[in-house]
Amino acid sequence: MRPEENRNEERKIKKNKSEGKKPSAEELGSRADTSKSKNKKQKETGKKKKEKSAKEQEEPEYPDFHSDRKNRVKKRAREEDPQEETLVARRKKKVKTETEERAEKTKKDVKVKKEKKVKEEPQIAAGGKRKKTKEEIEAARALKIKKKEEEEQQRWRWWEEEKYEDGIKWKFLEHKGAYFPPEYEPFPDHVKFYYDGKPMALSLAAEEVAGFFAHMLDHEYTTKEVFRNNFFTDWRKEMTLKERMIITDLEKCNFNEMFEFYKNKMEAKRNMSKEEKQKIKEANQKIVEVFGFCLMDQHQERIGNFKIEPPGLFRGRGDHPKQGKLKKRIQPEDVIINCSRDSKIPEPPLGHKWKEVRFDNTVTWLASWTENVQGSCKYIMLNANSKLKGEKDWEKYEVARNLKSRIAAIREKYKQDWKSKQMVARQRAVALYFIDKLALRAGTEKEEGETADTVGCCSLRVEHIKLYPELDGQQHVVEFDFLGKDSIRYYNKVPVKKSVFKNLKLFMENKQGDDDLFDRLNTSLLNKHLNSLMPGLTAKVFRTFNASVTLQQQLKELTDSSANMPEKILSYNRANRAVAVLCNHQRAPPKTFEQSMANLQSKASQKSQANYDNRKQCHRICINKM
DNA sequence: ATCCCCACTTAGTAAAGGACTC
DNA sequence: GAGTCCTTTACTAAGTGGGGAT
Repeated sequence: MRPEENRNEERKIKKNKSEGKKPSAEELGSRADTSKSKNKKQKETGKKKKEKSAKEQEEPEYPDFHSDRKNRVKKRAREEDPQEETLVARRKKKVKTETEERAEKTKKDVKVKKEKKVKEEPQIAAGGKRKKTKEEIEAARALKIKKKEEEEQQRWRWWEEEKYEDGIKWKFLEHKGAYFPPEYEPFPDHVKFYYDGKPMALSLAAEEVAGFFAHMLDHEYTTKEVFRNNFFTDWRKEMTLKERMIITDLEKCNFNEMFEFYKNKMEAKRNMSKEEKQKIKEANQKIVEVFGFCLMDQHQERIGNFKIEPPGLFRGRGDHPKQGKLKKRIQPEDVIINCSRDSKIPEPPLGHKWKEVRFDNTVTWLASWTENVQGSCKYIMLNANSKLKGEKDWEKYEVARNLKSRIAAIREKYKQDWKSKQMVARQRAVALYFIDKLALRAGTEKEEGETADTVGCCSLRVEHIKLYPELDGQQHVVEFDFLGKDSIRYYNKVPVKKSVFKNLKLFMENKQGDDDLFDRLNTSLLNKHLNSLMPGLTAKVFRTFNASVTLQQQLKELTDSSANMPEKILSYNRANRAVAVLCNHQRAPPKTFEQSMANLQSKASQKSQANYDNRKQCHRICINKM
């Protein structure tokens, strides 16, 4: 919008205000087709019904951040299918019930008691075979602790050293490059691929890619149409002309023998003798010793991911449009090495060359390559215990700590901005309120069609919220329903301030479901504003801050200093769970979940039956004694 | 102002490891 | 000793945010 248009709008608003009218969305500059570039998705979106005005009702200032979601049944969007019933059951089980927690506690108590008993009775423990195992376990545990302590002692105490000048990440860096996955090993001759019922020999390249698919045959991915289509298209590219002429329909492909071969191989691996397993472990250990460490400024640092990602089929999450595409094998010729000029430059694998060797000490990565599916950069970096990661982490929490002293003023400011005459300020203020109150992510814009359709705060669309003037006895309720990072569903019903509610209505006026809710806002604008309020402040800091506050509050609330260790651990886990709820952290239940739960339930019912029988028996004895 | 690239953090999933139980 | 369960680690996809080019 040009400045004079802006002024005109402001005048209009003023005029309306003096006449007692509320500004319309258009007057404030909210039109669906305005400034913000959009990633519109082709989706059926029903027009949202206009909400009726609601009575004034203020929600508590800053309630605990998760209380209204505590008992919410969360679900992942991909679970919205005919199997809903069983999946709901799975989800319910996911959040542990109080009973389970108690069981957990009892179990832990018993465990601690047992351990105590072993310690108190060394003479008994010394004799039998079983006791010896316990001792061995104890010894192993002690060894582990000792090793950790030693590691801790050897640790680079970088925080006691002077910081480097701005932007300089290291002064000396030497490493061994990257570890490349082993070459493709073809299937033995007896393992065949069948096309249209007939065995068909494949070229090496085509066979390798077929193997990737065969490997995943028991995974849900291979049933998804997008995955199958992408795989098939990319697979055909790897085929010889002749193969391509024959193989034209994925439905006619039979990978079962390949799948069985992999399954048997895994099984055989599982059944290996201890010695064989040990051998493999030692071989892996050697690889880690060579490639897993680097020398940085006179300190040995562990590398987080020294292995080049092996080829395979891309496993994008949610409805990723590129799922199933072939992730190609990375060659040394694709890899850029970064190290010190005066270090021993890593050798590329025999007969190969690096793409480039550079000496850039303003970045933290040791090697990088561009991945073919999304065209994004992949890096080899140090692990989380390293100086570089630790320092960054420290800084992150420092910024969050700084926010603590400014949060009151910042909250005050955005509340004032809810009444701003400028649409952009209003949108910014409401978005910030959500980010602060609900720990939403910023919501950076993404290229349409390149990734799954997920959003964060700034990229919320009209279709992602519903307004209820009144719901379940609460007023001004906003219902959020969208897919966030990793296509994890965010579903929440939140009572908001009346002015937020009114603003949302305004933002939604004259818009379609697939229009941006905050059409005047993007993360760049928001972050610029935040930076002006406090140096280093960005949208993501609020998540760190509120997660930390929640953890601290919950720990204080739940922990009793006189409690024993298992009780304290339980409190800690509960506090962490509160943070997980706030941040909408979710994991899919493990594949074995149904069975495990069934086992537990049968055990529980057996136990309660036994208890009942016991009580009956006692009762009888008591009666007899009377 | 917008786009795009780059560097880096965050977080879910799968595999590995290890303790416990029957 | 096998099976199960739980924890830890490895892997890598998916975000955020800065900065330069257009």
